[in-house]
Amino acid sequence: MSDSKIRNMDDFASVSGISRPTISKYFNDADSVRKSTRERIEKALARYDYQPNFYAMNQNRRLTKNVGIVIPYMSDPFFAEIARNVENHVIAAGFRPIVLGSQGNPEQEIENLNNLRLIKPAGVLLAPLGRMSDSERIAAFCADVPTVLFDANIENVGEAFIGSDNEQSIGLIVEYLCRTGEPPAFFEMRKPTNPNALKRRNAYVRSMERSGHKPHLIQVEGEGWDFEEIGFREGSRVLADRTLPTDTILCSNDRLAIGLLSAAYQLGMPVGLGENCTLRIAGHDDHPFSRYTCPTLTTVSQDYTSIAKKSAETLFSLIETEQRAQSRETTLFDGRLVMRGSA
Amino acid sequence: MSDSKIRNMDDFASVSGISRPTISKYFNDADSVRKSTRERIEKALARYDYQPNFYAMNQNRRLTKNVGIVIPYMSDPFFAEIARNVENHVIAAGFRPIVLGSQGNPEQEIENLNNLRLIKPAGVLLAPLGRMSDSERIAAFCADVPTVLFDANIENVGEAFIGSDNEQSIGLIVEYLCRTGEPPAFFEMRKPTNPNALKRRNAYVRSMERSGHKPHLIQVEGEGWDFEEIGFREGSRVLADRTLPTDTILCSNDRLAIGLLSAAYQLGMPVGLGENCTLRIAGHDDHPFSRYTCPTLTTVSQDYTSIAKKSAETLFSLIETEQRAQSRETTLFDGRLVMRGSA
DNA sequence: ATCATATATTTACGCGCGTAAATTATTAAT
DNA sequence: ATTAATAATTTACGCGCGTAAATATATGAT
Repeated sequence: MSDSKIRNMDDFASVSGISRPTISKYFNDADSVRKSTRERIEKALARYDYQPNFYAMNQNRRLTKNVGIVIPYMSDPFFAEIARNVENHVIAAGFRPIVLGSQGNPEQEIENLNNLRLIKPAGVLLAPLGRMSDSERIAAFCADVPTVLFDANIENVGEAFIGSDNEQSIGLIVEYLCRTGEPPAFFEMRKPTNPNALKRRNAYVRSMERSGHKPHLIQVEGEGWDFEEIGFREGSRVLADRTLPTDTILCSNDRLAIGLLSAAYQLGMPVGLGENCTLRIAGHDDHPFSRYTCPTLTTVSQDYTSIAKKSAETLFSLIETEQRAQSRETTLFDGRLVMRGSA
Repeated sequence: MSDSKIRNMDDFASVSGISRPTISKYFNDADSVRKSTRERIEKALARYDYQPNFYAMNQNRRLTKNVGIVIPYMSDPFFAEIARNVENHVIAAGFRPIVLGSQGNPEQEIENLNNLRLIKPAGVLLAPLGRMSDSERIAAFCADVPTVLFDANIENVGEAFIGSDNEQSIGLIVEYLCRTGEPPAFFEMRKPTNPNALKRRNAYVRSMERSGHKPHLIQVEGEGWDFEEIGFREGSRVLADRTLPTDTILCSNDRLAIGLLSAAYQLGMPVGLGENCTLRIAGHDDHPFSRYTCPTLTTVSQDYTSIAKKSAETLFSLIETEQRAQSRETTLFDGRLVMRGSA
């Protein structure tokens, strides 16, 4: 076990007795070298745990196996979950995923794309910040790198968009709420920071009108990504006012709902379907946490799995055909009602 | 505005009329060039938005301004928060932070360190997975790169350790609980995955014995990082059994407590300090979410700020002196009791 | 054994940048 | 104006790897 430090591919070529270009070829595609050669390389690999320098690799390469995945917020469990899903597809297809979070910051989002450029990705899966995004620079990026948008759309940017059908999913829960009790008011931020908020607002309004009810928007103040805090603070105020025309509140997303549930609890307003309950609260997204709220949160889950799968597959076919999409396709998946305790 | 694409430093040197080595020097330290030169460069920079290739930069460099930050789990809000704190200090000191999460996976943790190696970091701030960590390979890394451990200790690895005094913080809350009601049982995973769990268990036992009470450990099954789910599932079982010798439960961390609170709620067992409450539940860490549980979670907060600051400063002084620490220092900060509604 | 074919090696250059040494230009002080 | 100090430029090489072309070797079929 002569473990003299292997510092680069040249060193490894020496100890394995094979030329560097062949080693390079092996790492690019293990099956592109003769079987006997491959075995010799792998035997050497087992003794000296050499690994090519990832960044040097990408420096002078035509095609790479790198796929960038960019999400709006790393520590939001909703995005973390969908990113994990996408990542698995990318790995399964033999690509190397690089996941980056934009921390709610449009500049960070552009910086992420610029950083991805440096490793010459074969393609990128981008869940943009949405309205806040610097769509011009994102479009410029998409012109150079095959990019598929998911979760949030930016019109005419990227080769395709895959997301949820907010019209359907909001319609679903509005219909459910109307059918089982009073029609819901819609709780949201006046100037929402998260991507699909405006779509959901409009979907709510239309859905209410369709079933002959008057929409009621509760638009609260607040900025940034601390949605629970906003839901709690503004929710406390709204609930304490007791000026709501309904006992049912549909929140634009689960994180607002979580804050609102906490507010209701502290005001001693029992939430749920029980006899003594004075309030029903519903959310949207099936946030990982919504299983543990008190009461558990009735919500509508996005079809993570399908969105992740379709996004990845769309990108792969773009990469394989090595050409841009003729037309920009939009795919929307249906949400699924998740009935729990809160409504 | 002749925006012919600037592809590299050579191109930028041409359009700015300054030699490439000088440009390189400028990017390395803007004050190292003459003021008039600097202004010419910055004028050109404003017109052509060139930015040096980060990875090529680090390829043949002696010293870099990169500082790696590695945390056990990216999407755990607790770690996300402390990482954000550390990151700010790193930026303020003029370094460039690179944050990586190990996703609870020891191999990923090693891979993160290996990836950091490639960008030749000036130093690394590492919050290790703890017991699960491949401490041998981490030690090997620390031998090459100045590394400061925080949050979780690995004996004799790294130049220093900065964390919380679990003995103190657990003692604090045990004392509080004992003083204000029945002495607590300790709710934890039999084989804990998170770093400080064993320290906390021992601290609990000692603290109970010190105040003359018999410790009672509730050690539940479960693996992985889905603590809320474990807290809920096992908590439901434990609470339904009604075999607890006490009405007070101290959880090893807030995430377990969140699951347990949910279990109690669903079993109709009111938690808190009210007359009709049959249970008190407390946690540890002051998880960002513990403000929104029902009832809000009484816990003990770690001194994020101080830990982040001291960790960063320790690393900076190591980097500046360009030498290893004579002795491995350990700094522990006190926790602070956060009294809320649950206990 | 002979030959065509597949595979490996050699050689040489490129990626985008850091860095060192020698040279030249600029600045500030005399 | 002269000089010494400072800063910029030129030149040249290196980092760790990809890649292409020419050459050499191994393989398998005849």
